[in-house]
Amino acid sequence: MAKSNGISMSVIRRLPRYYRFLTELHSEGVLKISSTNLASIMNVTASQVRQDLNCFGGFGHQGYGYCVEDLKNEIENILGLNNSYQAVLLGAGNLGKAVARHINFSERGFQLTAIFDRDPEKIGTELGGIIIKNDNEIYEYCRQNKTDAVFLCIPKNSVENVIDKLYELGIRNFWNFSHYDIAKVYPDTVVENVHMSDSLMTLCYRINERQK
Amino acid sequence: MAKSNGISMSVIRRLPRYYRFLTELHSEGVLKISSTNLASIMNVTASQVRQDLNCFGGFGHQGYGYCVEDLKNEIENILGLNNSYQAVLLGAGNLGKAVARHINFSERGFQLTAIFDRDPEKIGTELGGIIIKNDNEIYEYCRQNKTDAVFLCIPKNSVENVIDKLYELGIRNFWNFSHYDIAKVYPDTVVENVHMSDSLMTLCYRINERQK
DNA sequence: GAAAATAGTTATAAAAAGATAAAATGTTTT
DNA sequence: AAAACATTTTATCTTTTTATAACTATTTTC
Repeated sequence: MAKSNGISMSVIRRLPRYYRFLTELHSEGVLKISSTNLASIMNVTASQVRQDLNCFGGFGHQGYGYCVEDLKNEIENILGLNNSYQAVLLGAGNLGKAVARHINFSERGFQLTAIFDRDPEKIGTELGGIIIKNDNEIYEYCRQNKTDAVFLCIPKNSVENVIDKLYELGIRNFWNFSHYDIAKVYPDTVVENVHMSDSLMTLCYRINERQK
Repeated sequence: MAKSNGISMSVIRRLPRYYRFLTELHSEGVLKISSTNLASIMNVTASQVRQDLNCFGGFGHQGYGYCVEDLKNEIENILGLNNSYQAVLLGAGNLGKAVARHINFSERGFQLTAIFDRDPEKIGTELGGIIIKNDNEIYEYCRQNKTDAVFLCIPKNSVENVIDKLYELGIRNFWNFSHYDIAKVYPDTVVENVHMSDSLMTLCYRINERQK
């Protein structure tokens, strides 16, 4: 994957991991940490830690290290987790439920404002404090309510059916759990894919290799 | 990430994607495809397609292209999807349910043989054709039944509580949805992580960048 | 049998990771 | 209080890895 405004995606994809460890350190009351220590916690080289962090500015103090709290806050800012992007969830099956219930949206820069499903049994019921709406209402909802992102927890062919209309409505940011390749059809969108079964196939490959 | 027996992980992580597109082409009755065409479908360069595939052997025919069915089968074999690794699922919450119900294990090289949860309400109920067992039975189960992999759909601290015992029982392959860093504690394990919230944070970052 | 198509292979370029040296800070000793 | 020393970042340089492009050889098609 290319870059996102100068910073390579490899670096960006490591940020959440830094953030997780720093949050942990902070909650443990650790005040400062050197690149070497952080590296050993993260299982990477100290060089990489320093270079990664230096992409965004000199957060460290020579001879001292990095202040855990400051660095955590810096990364929080870089990732923009203090945002409250308005997102709607499409699909309240098991995956949608898992997403709605387990993800701490507010600490990840989002606010879940609505959930849509086509199953009449589900419509009107509550999920994560939100009443599930009929999925055919999603367009009208997005028209009337600022919607920064759509979380797609529906199958590939269902995505195919809704994506054009969502795009027309101006939605450009997607968290996509399906195998539908949004970025290929709409190159000007921001798409984060979560392909669980790809990950499982990779696991399969690696188990084979280990057993050779 | 390093390598898995000579082939770089970057290549391996692309294989499931090749596989998906080839399966689709095959089901559409497409007989042959050139690296150029496959590349445009996959949104990569033709060079990369040829180099990726050549890591594993010359599956193509000069002047002709690749036979879709053959190539699909080759990748199936490389990934080892014809295996039937015995796996158990720990955690039957929404995420565990999503995994149990939505993932086609047999087409991904696995067979789900048992599910464990600690919730008395769930124990004894059925999920994906399997009766959920009490989670304290997992060790005995693994002792008596060949278990190639464990799918961890439980929170970080729960993983912390079970991982040592699973490791002691000889289990080395994990599909890990938690933030517990297994590979750091046990470097000789094979761990595929699915970190949904990391993906969401990356989405947040990219939305920020786009809006600048 | 010649032209076109296309994989395989080698070479180049770009990106990422890692190592090193220089500068800055903090700490200890005298 | 000053000096010496240890720590650690920053900045740069080197190596490795990954991706792309260019070239060569083979096959197909007309």
